[in-house]
Amino acid sequence: MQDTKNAMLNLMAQFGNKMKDDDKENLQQDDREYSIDELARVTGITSRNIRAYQEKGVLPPPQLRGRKGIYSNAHYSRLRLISDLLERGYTLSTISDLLNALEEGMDLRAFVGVESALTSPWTDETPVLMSIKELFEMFDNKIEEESIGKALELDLVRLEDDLEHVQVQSMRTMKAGAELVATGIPFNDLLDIIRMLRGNVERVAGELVKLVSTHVLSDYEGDSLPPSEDLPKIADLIWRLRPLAEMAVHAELARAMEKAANHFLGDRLEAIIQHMEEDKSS
DNA sequence: CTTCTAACA
DNA sequence: TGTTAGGA
Repeated sequence: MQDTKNAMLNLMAQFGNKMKDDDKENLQQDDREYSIDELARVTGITSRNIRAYQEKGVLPPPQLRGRKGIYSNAHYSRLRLISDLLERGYTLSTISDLLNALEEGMDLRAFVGVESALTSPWTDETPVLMSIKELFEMFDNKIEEESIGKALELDLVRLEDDLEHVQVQSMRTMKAGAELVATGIPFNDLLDIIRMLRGNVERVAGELVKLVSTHVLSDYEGDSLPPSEDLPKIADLIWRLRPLAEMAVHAELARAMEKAANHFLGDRLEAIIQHMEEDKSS
């Protein structure tokens, strides 16, 4: 537990330093003004595209001086973010969604939504459509009535309009569940476990987001509120952080499982030994 | 000479 | 996205 936590903090610090370097560059040109041509030159983006981004709404319009557009380093850093995301395969409309979600406040749900909407290299899991009858058969008809509502609440399955079919959000999870049910574990109990798990994972995710935010913000002296122009940076950090979080959760879960298993087996052994001794004395 | 818009490829 | 035309 402690190791992983420290590893996370280290990585977090690395990201923090990287941000500092970026900011140093920016500080040199803190309140610098750019013409569209200068901006195009330093970002490597053609002026044509800079204007195109404005029309698409991903880049704020410049301050107008006469008929001239005056760009700031806020534009500069946003352009860098845009081209960065573009290179990673995001479409302009995805970027637009992400940016808009950010302006409305840093809500984790917004990230998840945008994330799974278009860039789904994350979850190779495509929802599978199956009839309710098939679902029941999959679990050998061992699904309790009350469990259905619970599964819907947990968004494990979504009911189709025809009321005959469901979308299984994660076939993998469902199959794993079916195997456990086949060994005699009540489906309803599994749902309870998933519910508990989800609550904790969301708590951890929230903490991670908070951690990143405070690290980034601490570079900006005042521990007040997020500078809105830096929200894209924060978002990008969180975005990069996700695989790390997944690995950490993975590792922690493995450890916890092993520990629990050992405890369980240990108890069993104790009991068995006691029985043997009782048998001996009797 | 730079910047902007619109339109077409 | 690149290019061009025409105007401020």
